[in-house]
Amino acid sequence: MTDNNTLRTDETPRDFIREKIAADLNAGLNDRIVTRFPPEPNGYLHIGHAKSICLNFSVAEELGGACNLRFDDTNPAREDESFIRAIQDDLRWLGFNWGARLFYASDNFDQLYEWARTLIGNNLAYVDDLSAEEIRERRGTLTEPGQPSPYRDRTPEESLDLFARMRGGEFDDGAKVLRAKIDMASGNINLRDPVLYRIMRASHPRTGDTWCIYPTYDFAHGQSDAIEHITHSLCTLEFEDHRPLYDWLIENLPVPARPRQYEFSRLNLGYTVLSKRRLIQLVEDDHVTGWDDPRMPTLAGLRRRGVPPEAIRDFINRLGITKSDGLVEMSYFENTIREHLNQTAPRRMGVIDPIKLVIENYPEGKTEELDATNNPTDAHAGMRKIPFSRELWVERDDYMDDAPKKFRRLTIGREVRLRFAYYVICTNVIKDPDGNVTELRCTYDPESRGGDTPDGRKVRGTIHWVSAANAKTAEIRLYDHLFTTEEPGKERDWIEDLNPNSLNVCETCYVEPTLVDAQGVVQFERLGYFFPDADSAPNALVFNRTVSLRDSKSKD
RNA sequence: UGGGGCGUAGCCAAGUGGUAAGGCAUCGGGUUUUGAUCCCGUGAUCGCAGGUUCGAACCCUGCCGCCCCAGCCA
Repeated sequence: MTDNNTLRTDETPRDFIREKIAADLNAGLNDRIVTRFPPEPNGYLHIGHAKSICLNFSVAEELGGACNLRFDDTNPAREDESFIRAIQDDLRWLGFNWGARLFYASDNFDQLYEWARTLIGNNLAYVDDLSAEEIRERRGTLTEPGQPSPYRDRTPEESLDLFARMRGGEFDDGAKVLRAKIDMASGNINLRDPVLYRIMRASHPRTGDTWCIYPTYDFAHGQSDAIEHITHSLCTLEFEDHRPLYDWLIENLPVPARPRQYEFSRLNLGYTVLSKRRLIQLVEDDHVTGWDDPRMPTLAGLRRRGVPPEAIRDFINRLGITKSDGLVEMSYFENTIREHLNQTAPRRMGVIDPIKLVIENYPEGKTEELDATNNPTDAHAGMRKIPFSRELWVERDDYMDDAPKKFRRLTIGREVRLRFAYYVICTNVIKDPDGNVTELRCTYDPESRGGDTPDGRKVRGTIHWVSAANAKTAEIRLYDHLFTTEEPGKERDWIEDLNPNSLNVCETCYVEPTLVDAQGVVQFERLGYFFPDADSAPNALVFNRTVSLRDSKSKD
C-alpha cells in the first residue's frame, strides 16, 4: 500500500478531510500525520463510530502516520472498565490496530491540573461558587448575553487557593467549579465562561480515588490532543463550535503542539438509533438482551449477528465523508452485507417453517447421497454430498392451493425441481380439520436425478428441502428492524417506535446434517445468510439470520 | 431574533466558471438447478429569486428550508 516514509499527497484525495490534510502536508505544516480515535468508555461502539474509526485510522495509514486510541475518561460517574475492554475488542475485530499507542485522558490529569493553575495565574480562569442552577440562570439564552458571575473578578491568588482546596476535598460535590474567563456575551455559548473543572467524588476506573475534581471534556480534549502531538483532530459536526474554545485554550497554554480540528457529519441510519444515550437506555431498560443483541447497531451486535467486519468497512467507505447530514437507508447497509456474504458464504439448505413432503413412488427406507455445489459464485468452493430420502421437509409457503400463474412453486399438478435432487409433482395434500396443510404427497421422476432430465424439459421453479431422516433440528432467530419507523422519535416518543416484532424465534427448523459444526456464516439457499449464535451448541443449534436474500417475488 | 453548519435525482455522493461522475434503490430486458448471483438498459439543470459573465451547480446579493449549541455529558 504505502511505504512508511512516503507521504502520498500526489493522489487525488477521496474527500474534503483528506484534501485538507494533503494541503497541510504540502504547505509544510506537518511532516507526519497523527490522528486519534477518542471514545468515552461509557458504552459500546456502534456503526456510527465505525465512520470515525475508519476515517482516523485509514487517513493515518494512507499517509504513513499513526492513529492513537485514546479513552476520553473524564467523567468517572458514567464510565466503566468493562467498556474499555469491550471497545478494544470491537476495534480489533473491525480490523484496526493501535499497537502501543493506547492513551487515556486521565494520563494527563496532573498536567491538566497544572495548566488549570496556569490559566488562573494569568487571570484567564476563576473559581466560581455559584451552583449549577445559578450558572445556568446567568448563562443567558441563544439571543441574550449572559451575566457575569459575582465571583468572576476574584483575584488569581484567591482562585488558586480555592482551586487547591477543591482538589484537597474541602468542598462538597458541586459546591464550586473552575471556569475559563472568556466572554459572557459571546454569540457562541461555549465561550461564556465554560466550566473547566468540577468536584465529583467518584472512583475513577484508572485513577481510583486520587482525584475528587475532574476536568470537563472541553478542557481535557484539546490539551490531550496536544500532549499526544495529534496533528489532525477529526471529529463530528457538533464540536465545530467548540473549536474556538479549544483554540483559545491552546493559545493560552504552553502546550507542545497545535492540533488542527476538522469536522465531518456523523452517520445516521434508518430504522435504528445511533445515539449513545438511547443505546444505553435500550440496554438498561431491557428492550434488548444486551449490548451484543443482534438487533443492536453496535459492533458487538453486528458481530453476533454475522456481519463481516469487511462489510462494515466497505459500507463506511462507500458513504464518503462530508459535512451534510443525511439519513442513510438501512437497505444500503444490508445490500453491502449481502455483497460480501454472497462471495464468501457456503450454500446450505435449511427449512424454517417445515411441512412434510412424501414422495409416494420413492422406495421406503432408501437414502442416496446427492452432489451439491457449495458456492456457485466461487469455483473453488467445491461440492458436498447431501442425503435424500422419501420423506422431506420443505418450506410451508412453497406450497399454495389454487396458485396463480406466476407462482413457481408447489401446487397440485405443477412440476418443480427439488434443488440438486429430482423433479416432483404434487398430487395431493393432507389437511387437518382446520384446513391447515399438514403433508404434501408427490411423485418424482427418477430420470431427473441431479435436477435435469434427459428430455431436457424445463421446470419453472426450484425449491429447497432437507431429508427428514437426516435433518438436524435448529432454532432460527429472524430479525427485523429494531424500530418500525425510519426516524424513531420523529412523530412521537422514540421508545414507542420500537418494533414489537423485531425478533421472531423459530424453534423447530430443520437443517442439513453438514451444519452440526458450522463456524461461519452460511447461506440457506433461497432464504438468506445465517450465523451460528453464541448460544449455539452441537446438540442445540441456533442460527441468527444475518440478512435475508434479495427477494423480487414479493413484487409481482 | 444570537452563534455555527448544511442544501446536486428516492438514498449516499463527485463536481472548485466551460456546458451534471459513480454507487445503491426503482423500472424494463437477458442468463440462471437459489424468484439469489450475474449482464444490459433506464432518471436530475444542481433549494428559490435576482445579478456578474460569451458562458455558473460552481462568483455576488436576497430569500427559503434543515441540523447543532443555553450539561458542573461527551
